Parts: sequence; structure tokens; C-alpha cells
Amino acid sequence: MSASVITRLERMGRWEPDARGRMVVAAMELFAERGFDATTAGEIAERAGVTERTFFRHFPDKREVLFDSTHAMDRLTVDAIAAAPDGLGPLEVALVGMTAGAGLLDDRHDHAARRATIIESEPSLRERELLKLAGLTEAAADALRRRGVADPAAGLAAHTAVTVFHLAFVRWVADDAPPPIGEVMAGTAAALRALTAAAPRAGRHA
Amino acid sequence: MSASVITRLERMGRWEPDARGRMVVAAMELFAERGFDATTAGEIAERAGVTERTFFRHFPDKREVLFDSTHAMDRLTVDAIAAAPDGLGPLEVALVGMTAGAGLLDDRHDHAARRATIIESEPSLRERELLKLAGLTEAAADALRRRGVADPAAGLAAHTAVTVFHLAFVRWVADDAPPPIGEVMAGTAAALRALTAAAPRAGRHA
DNA sequence: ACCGTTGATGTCAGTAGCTGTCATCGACGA
DNA sequence: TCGTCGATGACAGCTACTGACATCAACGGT
Repeated sequence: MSASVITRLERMGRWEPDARGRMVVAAMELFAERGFDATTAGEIAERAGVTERTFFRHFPDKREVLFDSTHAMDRLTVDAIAAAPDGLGPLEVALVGMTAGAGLLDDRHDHAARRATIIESEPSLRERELLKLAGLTEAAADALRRRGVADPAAGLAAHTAVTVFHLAFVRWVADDAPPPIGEVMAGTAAALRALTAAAPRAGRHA
Repeated sequence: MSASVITRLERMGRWEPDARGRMVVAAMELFAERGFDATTAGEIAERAGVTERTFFRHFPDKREVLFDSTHAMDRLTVDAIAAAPDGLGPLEVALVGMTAGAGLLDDRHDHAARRATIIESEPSLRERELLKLAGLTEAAADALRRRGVADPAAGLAAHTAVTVFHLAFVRWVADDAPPPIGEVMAGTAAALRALTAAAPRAGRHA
């Protein structure tokens, strides 16, 4: 049942390599075929050629198998915030960082779209996605603080940048022939500036 | 084991009334005493004088017992957005609505603080809280659209207002003698405006 | 050539979250 | 008086997840 083209040559240990990657692929397939709830952890493991116990050694829960790649974006975003040029405001820095992180997606629009479809189908998966975005927000805020940005500006800028990413992502992922996600984010950010600039009518109180 | 002051007079059915409320109270107590993970649904039910099955008839899962009151805030926020005066910008309307909804908390700072402590202690509870905030965001965005606000402004304004509430709430709930949460939100909103207004240096592109 | 350690996995038993199904029985309306 | 309804209890069952222990290729030192 399992295609093992690599059986002798690439083998280093007792088992086929990249069990983790196989589980990620198997999970995406099964979730797409039957839905998240109708797929058991044991079935994912079976298709990947391992046992259920091994699945839970690699992923703390069944949902997490869909979020294995989020760490890369977190890291890239934080690094880009640290490396951003001086002279930018906190929000600009946060947006530069998030745009860099989001750039990872440009190569994988198809995969992102399939993944997004699965996530939207199940509230518990949306929940996990929101937790990941919150983690990203906290990481970005910390990176800003390390640049000397004080609170509440750091938290506010991080939240805003992640919101811009989130809303831009939704539009980008639904587009069949999308521009670079950075462009969508730039447009979203511009709309945000227009929003906050509007209507501070008259005095600044009440 | 169960205090039943009301045994004859208020009884309408076969059982003590307000099983739901008793379960909410029992859950908060047990979570505070032993922690969320160390408390089973059966134990909550037992302290409330019902069976585990009844617990899951009232709450779709164990976490939800802590979020039974969020619906009231959603509703108040949406209503306030609908009732906001004309002539305000989308963000102002969203903030007015969120401020009204958040006002529910002013009476219950103590309870909110205890609840927040529990929620912070468990990632799965933070996760659920984020989902509730996302639901609130969507409800607010819909209310704005019903007022004629177009996208992406509606989504952006709703997200921003909820973010302001969220960050203000964290500060408010940690304060021992807090001002009305609306004041904290106003300060947070002002900081946000300062952030987005800053540094659109020179031209408006790249 | 031998051997102890290490790391990823398999095996198995157990807990707890959650669900479907059917029985019970007070309230309520005809 | 009776039939329906609504909230609950009782019970069986599945799946997510965990702890404990065994296995065995690779690897490094002797």
C-alpha cells in the first residue's frame, strides 16, 4: 500500500526516512478526502507506514500535523524585524517583518490554498490557527521590544501587522492567479492607514 | 455535599433549578483549586449535583463552561454598532460598539480577573478565547457591513477595535483598582492612532 | 572484532473527553 | 385522566492522547 521507491539506497536507520514528512502528506490527503473528524490518527499513521504512537511522538495532537511549517514563518519574521533598517517607525518595522515572513508563501500558493480549505472546514482547526497567529504576534512584539520599541506600541504594532497579514492572506489565498502576497499586504496596510486617519473631527477628546 | 437552600419553594421541575449556573460555578472553583487538566468533567458535574452526561448536554466541550457569558458581550457590541450615530467613521463606530460591549465587565472585575488567571494557565483555554474573539470580530464586521461599510474597511475596523479591546483588557484586568475599561480602551486607541499616523515619510510608494 | 549507548520506533494497557441511545418521571395542556 | 414534552440519568462505545517497557540498527570507543 505504501510506495517505497527508497528502500535501500537512502536508508540510514532501521526505517524509511522522513516519517514526519510522510505523516504530514498523509494527513493532508486524508483530511481532504474524508474530512478532519472522519480521519483517525491511526489512519494517518497507517498511510505513513508507522504506528499511531509514533504519530503522537512527532505531533502533540492531531491538529498540529497541519501546522508543522508555521515555525519557519515565525523565525523569518522575527529575523526580518531584527534586521530592519533604522529610521522606520514601529509599525513600519513590524510590517516589513511580516511581509518578509509572508513571502515564504509565494512559492506555495497551491499548497496554502488546499491547507486553508481544510482549516476553514473545522472550527477546532481555525482555533489552532488563531493560536499560531497569536504566537507569531507575541514573537513579533518581542522582536520589536528588542529593538527598543516600548509598550504599548510594540504590542499594538505587532497586532496590527499580523492583522494586516491575516486579512491579506485571506484575499491572496482565494485568488486563482495571485500577485505576491506582499502587494496584497501593502494594499491592506494602506486601507488601514486611511481608516485610522479618518475623522478625528475637531478636538482630540471625547 | 450540595447546598440546596432552595428545595421546595423555587423548584419547578424534578431537579434543582439552574443546573447550568451551578456547573459554571463548580467549574471555576475546581479549575482554580486543582487546575484545568487535573479536573475531570465528571468532577464538575458531581459538584454541581448532576451527571457527566448532563454536563455535555449543556456545554459542547469542557472548555466551553468558561465562556458561557461571552454571548452577552457579542450581542451588546453588535447592537451598539447598529445604534451608533451617523457621521462617525467605521473605526469610530467599531470602537463605540466594542466599548459598549466591554462595559459589561466593569461590574465584574473580580470575576474577570479570576477567570483570566485560569485561562492564561492553559494554552487550550487561550485557544478558545481567541476563537471567541474571532467570533466577536466577525459579528462586529457584519454589523458594520449592515451599516453600509464596505470591505476591506469593515473587516479592518472590526479587527482593530477588537485588538484595542483585547490589549486594553489585559491591562485593565491586571489593575487592582482599575478605571472603567472604556478609559483604558480610549488610551489604547489613541496610542494606535499615533502609531499609524507616524512616519509616512516622503512619497507614498515603496 | 566487541560492546555499551543512543535514538527512533513498536507494543500494550489505561484514562478521559465526548456521543448515541434508551429509560425515567415531573410538569403541563387537552 | 392521559399523552406529550423536556430535562435528566444510565450505560455502552469510540477516539484522542499518555506512560512504561522492549527492540534493534547505527555509532563510537576499546
